[in-house]
Amino acid sequence: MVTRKERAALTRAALLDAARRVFAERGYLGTKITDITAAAGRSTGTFYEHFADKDELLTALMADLENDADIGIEHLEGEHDLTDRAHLRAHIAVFVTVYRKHLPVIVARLQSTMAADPSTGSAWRTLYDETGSFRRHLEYLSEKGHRLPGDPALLAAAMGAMMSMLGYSLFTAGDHGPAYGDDAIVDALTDLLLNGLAGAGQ
Amino acid sequence: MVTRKERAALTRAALLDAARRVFAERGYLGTKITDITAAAGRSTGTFYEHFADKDELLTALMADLENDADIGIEHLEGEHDLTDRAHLRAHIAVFVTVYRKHLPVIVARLQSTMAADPSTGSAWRTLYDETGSFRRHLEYLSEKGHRLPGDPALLAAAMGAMMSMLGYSLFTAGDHGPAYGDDAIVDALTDLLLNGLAGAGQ
DNA sequence: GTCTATACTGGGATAGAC
DNA sequence: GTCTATCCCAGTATAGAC
Repeated sequence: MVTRKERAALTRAALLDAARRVFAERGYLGTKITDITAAAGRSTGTFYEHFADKDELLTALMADLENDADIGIEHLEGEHDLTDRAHLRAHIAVFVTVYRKHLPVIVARLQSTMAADPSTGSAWRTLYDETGSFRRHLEYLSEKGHRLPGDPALLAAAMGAMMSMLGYSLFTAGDHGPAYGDDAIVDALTDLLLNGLAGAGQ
Repeated sequence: MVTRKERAALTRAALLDAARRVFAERGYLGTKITDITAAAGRSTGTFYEHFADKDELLTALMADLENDADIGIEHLEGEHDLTDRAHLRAHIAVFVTVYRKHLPVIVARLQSTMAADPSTGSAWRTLYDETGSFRRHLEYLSEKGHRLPGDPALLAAAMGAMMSMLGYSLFTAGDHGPAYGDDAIVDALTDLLLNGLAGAGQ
């Protein structure tokens, strides 16, 4: 016995899943509502029974992702030291793992953010919000007396910007780009941020 | 005496200039052809006499920018050392200067790139192309025996990604974001990349 | 709740007069 | 070359039957 409510939940899930698949192919901006419903085997009108618009669907997808990301960095919080290689590497590894797993959603999200009116400053807002973990760690270091190369919020944003944009470029490149393994990427970013260019030769 | 040709050139210039102004306000994606023509004091049809579409106009604007950028890094080419603080800083400074000066065009360009179909890998292509200078310097270091934290192309892309995305976020934030001076930004990025987090305390 | 059919809108692009 | 007027399409969103 399948209730009305259960069928609705099923349809909703089908739409969300279809959206991920279609976003992976065509991205967020290139995807029409009808693309999603077609991929889900549902009709156009049904979409609006579950979401007000494409943006609301994206928000729903983001919820899953944020949950995963929170779980990933949960045990990394606390008074750890970001200048410790293993700890910095773990942070970056979480980022890469989540990026890989939720690629369609992250791609969609970044496209959506970049498509927004620049003068609202939404890009900064998003970047700031998404780099809270880095920022807190850097602030902690700063308070402890460690002399950082700049303001914690600025550095955290710079690190986040690097990872977001590089991840987007690299992971959407597919056959059109280079084939680095995840470990190579994580190691390179870790050592670049930890020791920089000058320190790496030693 | 103003010839037909001169008037046409004037109109073209007016359209380009108007586009910069409107892009600064609403961005590339949020700007309609009619916004540009209205700002230029011309009529809709006239636009198509000079450009096939919005994208072609953007390409024309990019030409100016690339010229400026080339001039900026011209004297930085050659067998210099990117692990030398002054040299790395000069590179980053050029980037910030060009970003500031051509902000509307860079914003437009990044929006346009991000709006493209992700599966074509155009983001990687663009990033790769725009980081040629970094890449060549790193390859030179690598050949000289300096042990880098990763593949030159990957590191160059990472640095470019950081600067592009951070620049976009920071410079479009306006009142909605923090107010770092250009020097603070350049110094922070320089030291972050040169010494990293661990080396900065020394 | 889901379908089909259709109305509506924004915006790109063109035709033809001047 | 530039203008005005208009066409046209893609894509969103709704109305009403089932």
